[in-house]
Amino acid sequence: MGLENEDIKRLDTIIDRRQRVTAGQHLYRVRDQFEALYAVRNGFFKTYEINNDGHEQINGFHMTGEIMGLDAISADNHTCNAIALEDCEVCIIPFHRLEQVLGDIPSLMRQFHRMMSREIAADHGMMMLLGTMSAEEKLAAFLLNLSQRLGARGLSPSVFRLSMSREEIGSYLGLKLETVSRTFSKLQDEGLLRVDRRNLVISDLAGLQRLAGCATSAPRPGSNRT
Amino acid sequence: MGLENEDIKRLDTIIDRRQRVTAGQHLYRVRDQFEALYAVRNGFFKTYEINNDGHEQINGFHMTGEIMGLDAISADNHTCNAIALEDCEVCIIPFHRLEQVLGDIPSLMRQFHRMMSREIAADHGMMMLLGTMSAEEKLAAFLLNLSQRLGARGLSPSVFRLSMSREEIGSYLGLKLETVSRTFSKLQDEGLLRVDRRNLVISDLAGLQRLAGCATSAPRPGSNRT
DNA sequence: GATGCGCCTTGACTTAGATCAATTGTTGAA
DNA sequence: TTCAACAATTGATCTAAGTCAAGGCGCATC
Repeated sequence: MGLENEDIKRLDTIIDRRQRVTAGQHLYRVRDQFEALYAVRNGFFKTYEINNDGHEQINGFHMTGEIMGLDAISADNHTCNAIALEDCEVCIIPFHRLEQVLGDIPSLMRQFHRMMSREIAADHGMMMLLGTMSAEEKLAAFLLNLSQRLGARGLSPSVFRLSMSREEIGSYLGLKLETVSRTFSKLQDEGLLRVDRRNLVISDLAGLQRLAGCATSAPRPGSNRT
Repeated sequence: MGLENEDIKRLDTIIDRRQRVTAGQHLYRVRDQFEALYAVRNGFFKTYEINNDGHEQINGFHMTGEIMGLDAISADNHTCNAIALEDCEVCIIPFHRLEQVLGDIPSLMRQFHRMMSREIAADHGMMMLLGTMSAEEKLAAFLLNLSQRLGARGLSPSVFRLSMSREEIGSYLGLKLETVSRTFSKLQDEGLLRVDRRNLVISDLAGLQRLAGCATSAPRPGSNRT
């Protein structure tokens, strides 16, 4: 990440605790006091909100190496719920201590700001997806995003298991579970992928990318003209 | 903002320049080198992206006191376009200098992190809006958000002029301009507001809030149960 | 190895919002 | 004062996705 060894040691000193979270268990809930950020060490989380109609909106899925809780800094309490979709382990990063350290290590501060900014840019990409894409485009973009993130972690980008239900995918993409299911079938008929329950094989990556309308493989922003 | 006088002076030293932007002019564009954040001093901006289908998605509208450019920190160049909807003036905040100062003034660093976090939380609220709300709910939430932000600046929260076209509102809310127009008419028929071209009068704030499904008046997160 | 329960798929039908098209009102330039 | 350009409204139709409903499949439990 562009940090010196000494800095990394310094950073390690504040990450003193880890926590196991078993599948189905909440890591935090809306209105919980904000005290720490959480770095996923392994496993898979979703974060979601419930609006007053009772509608659930999933804000994101979080895998190894990703940080959760950034949205809670402003209000001093959590604005969404985080629940483990598998057995997980997280690093607890007490936020006030992190801020102290950031003041002493400019390169770390810079990294931290980049991370928050990346989250904002990714959310804008998600707004684009929700606001302008068809069901087929949404699902293609979603799968490509998963694929790319898994690939970046040294896992297969083309054969993997979905950790979430059709309903959860739908909640994330602004679709109903039946539509997600139908769209999976459609993409399969078109020969872009194979799906059996939660086991997925991407057989035509380029085709999916064309569908998602992106050279970049994901609901992340970028690569646009003026 | 909870800063000491000395700190404010220090902050002022890095905000050395201002810039006028006339209506219709871009402040920055996608792919421009990221060098500074911009604080709106007065006027009204929109930021938007164009996806590969040519669809425009407006990410946000920005009024006095709000910061633009936070999404650009991560990639070192801008990921969206910012254009003035009226004649505007902005403060230029060179980012590398800001980071230097943040390291010396913990309270300012804290403020900055809160601001980024608030943006993330607001984007999550927007994702909720785009993913789960009907046209009527979306428009009500949008108008309440504007109303609340204007009110916070000492302007009338119930009588104001829209700076953006129906098409721009639609782009922001994931609707077509005709739908926006029809929905305005509907809300007017229901007696919740009066609208004549871009002049708006909110006549039943509570009714709008009920419609938007929020005690809080905005596409901002919060106030949800587990 | 039967039973029950989630999760998923698929079909038939409905609907909110998109699309296409015509019309009006407003502004500003010739 | 007329004309062009543009923004907004409204109507008529179309369609993607939602809703409702009926199975099917895999998995855990007894």
